[in-house]
Amino acid sequence: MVRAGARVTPERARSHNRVLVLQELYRSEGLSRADLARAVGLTRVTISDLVADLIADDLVIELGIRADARPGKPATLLDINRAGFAIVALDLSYLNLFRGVVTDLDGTVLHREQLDVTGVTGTAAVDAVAELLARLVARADAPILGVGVGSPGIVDDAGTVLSAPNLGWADVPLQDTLAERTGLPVLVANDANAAALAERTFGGAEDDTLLIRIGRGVGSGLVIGGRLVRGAHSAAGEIGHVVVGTDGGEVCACGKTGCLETWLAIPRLQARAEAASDATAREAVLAAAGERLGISISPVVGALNLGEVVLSGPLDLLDGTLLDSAAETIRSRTMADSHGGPAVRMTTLGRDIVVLGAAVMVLTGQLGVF
Amino acid sequence: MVRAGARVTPERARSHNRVLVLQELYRSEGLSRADLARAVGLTRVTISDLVADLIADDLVIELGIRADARPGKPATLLDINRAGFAIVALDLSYLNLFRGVVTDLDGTVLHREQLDVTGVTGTAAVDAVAELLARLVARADAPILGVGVGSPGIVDDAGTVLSAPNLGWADVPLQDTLAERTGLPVLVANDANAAALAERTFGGAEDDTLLIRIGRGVGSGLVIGGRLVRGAHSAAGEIGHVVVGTDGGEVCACGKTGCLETWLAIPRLQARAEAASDATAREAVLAAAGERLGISISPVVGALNLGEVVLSGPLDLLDGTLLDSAAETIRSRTMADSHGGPAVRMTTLGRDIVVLGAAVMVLTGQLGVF
DNA sequence: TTCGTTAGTAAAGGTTACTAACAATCAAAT
DNA sequence: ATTTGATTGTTAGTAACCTTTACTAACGAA
Repeated sequence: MVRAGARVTPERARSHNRVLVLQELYRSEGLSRADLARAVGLTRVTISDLVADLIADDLVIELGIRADARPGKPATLLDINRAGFAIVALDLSYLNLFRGVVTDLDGTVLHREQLDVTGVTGTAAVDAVAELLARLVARADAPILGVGVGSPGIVDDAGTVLSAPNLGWADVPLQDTLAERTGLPVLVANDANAAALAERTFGGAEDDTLLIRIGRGVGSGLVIGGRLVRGAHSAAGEIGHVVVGTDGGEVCACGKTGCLETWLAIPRLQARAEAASDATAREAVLAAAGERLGISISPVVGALNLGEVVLSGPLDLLDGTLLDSAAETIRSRTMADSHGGPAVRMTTLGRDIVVLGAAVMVLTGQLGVF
Repeated sequence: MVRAGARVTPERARSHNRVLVLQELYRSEGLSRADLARAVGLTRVTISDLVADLIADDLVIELGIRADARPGKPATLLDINRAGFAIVALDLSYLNLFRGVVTDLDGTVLHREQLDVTGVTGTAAVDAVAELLARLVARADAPILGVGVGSPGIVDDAGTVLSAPNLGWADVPLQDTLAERTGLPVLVANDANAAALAERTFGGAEDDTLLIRIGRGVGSGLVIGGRLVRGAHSAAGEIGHVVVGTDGGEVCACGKTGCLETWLAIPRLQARAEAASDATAREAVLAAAGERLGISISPVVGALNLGEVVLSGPLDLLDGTLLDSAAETIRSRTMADSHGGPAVRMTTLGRDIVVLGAAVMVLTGQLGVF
């Protein structure tokens, strides 16, 4: 009920305007001070002053004189110092594997590292994260802006993993631990939530988007009005154990019957697909899974009037029949309004979606960009 | 994709801080300037200055000297001038009836008016709204802060009713029309969305709440992180025509089979309840309806990790069996996590919920309060 | 009475963004 | 070739805002 109503001191106003300048520079490269003034709405004088600050902080660089022939004094083009800082991003959601990357400010992957963590859980798993992180930090060849981590399980605002059964974690203050060990700013969030951020930022998703991650389990991340939804108890997106339909289904590990995971989790889905006698039967398996997904998602699409639903997971199983079936099911079960329902598609970001999302978390948290 | 990144000029900073002061005063009556300084985080000097402005605008009044015996100079208590302004709020969602009220800034209803609109549609219905509004304006005995309207149908950000079949409206710019005719600030939103705002503000709802309105149709309003969700096409909350379950159901006016409305809309529900042979059969009807509601809502509860689900509609049908059945269904179909799922309850605001929500819209839009 | 505390105000100072004015630079018209 | 007009970026001065510092008023407690 308490609203974060922060007072605005002149200093805060300044930093807010600084962020606006960074925002503009981030998304459209090659702007002059005058361009920024027009885009942001501040005067050229003020923009010059802000840009001087940003250049002093090495966050912005001058690219040189604009080439095109226009009347008037030629503009000095600016850009964010995209190569001047590095971001370290980790993805802890793989089976028996931690993956991590170093990116520049554009999310371009510069280095990759991974660490086998078969059988590693609890504090040993935390140590493994720290080790992978240390390796990546060592490989970064620019000052590190921050560290982003996409973790399975339920993660609260403070980056504490409240629950991640596969890693044997409960109330693990991962963000604080890593920040303390590295001395760097660290941000930890749920992997599917991070993926949703990546899709919005790098995948061209709309401002009201649901991203569904299908792997060992089924999770999702939700961006509403351009902002990530965290939920009343930090558990937004946990749709894997919502029961689908009214006609039974398989028994789930959680004890219920007909959970979304029993229909869609990759191990089960793969097993059913492989058990199919022929191609037609295989298609039927996938279509049924897509239909279940559509049934489960339809109320969410309706209630939130989502513009886009994006799937992330193995293409060989998800793309095609399953995706089409899900899209068709959503269309047929929600208001087929003038817009023809939400776009339903696969992510274009592939396996890097979580690390990219973790990078976005750093960009947002440290620079205010996006 | 475009973020509303408004630059912060000193003037804007000032008005933001003004709003913070109003916020504090609004929710905890009987604060001194020094109290405000502590609460808001600005210095006593600045607060005094802001308060002087607000007093000059007649928005804040001095109540007198604080009574309690403490060392030091006694405090001068302040309050929002709650009786100094009136809000006019309309509810267009009744069958054949427009209702409206005049409230003070606390949402206390001072006057009521209503207008029979049986058979009135299209521009005549707009005229009827204007007439009801004029009557209420005439009865207000304080300057009118603004006008809020809760309308059925799909309403966009600009207060244009994109579609309201029962009133024969399509693309009706109700907000602009009323603003032009009255010269007052007018805000129009969907009735269920307004109701959700009322529940959050006056009903003590959490920051992640779903409000479901069951009447002629079924609609909902969604508050996420304390903010109303509008949706990609302004149609958030339209859950009435989402198909429930996988086992058929009645045919709906929309052409689909098994829509939530076919299970829950009051006319149908009442008919089924009255057709019940005895009390047990009646209970079964209500329990089945509640179960359908729960089935439909469960994915939304899971995806958003909602803290609270609130029902608004006729108590005789909804409260009791139906409500309990819905709550139990949600519990059994979602992650029964440590929190035991969301609270499921009836609204405490009764029939005024929509007008109160419309009043909240004015408070928010004009004063920035809430 | 004296001391310490709290509320509110006054004056001065620093930060911020704005307006006005100007130099630099170039295209296009004359 | 020169003038005109447009555009960029900077300098100088101003207004608005919040803060720090210092003050008075008012009160309880020792």
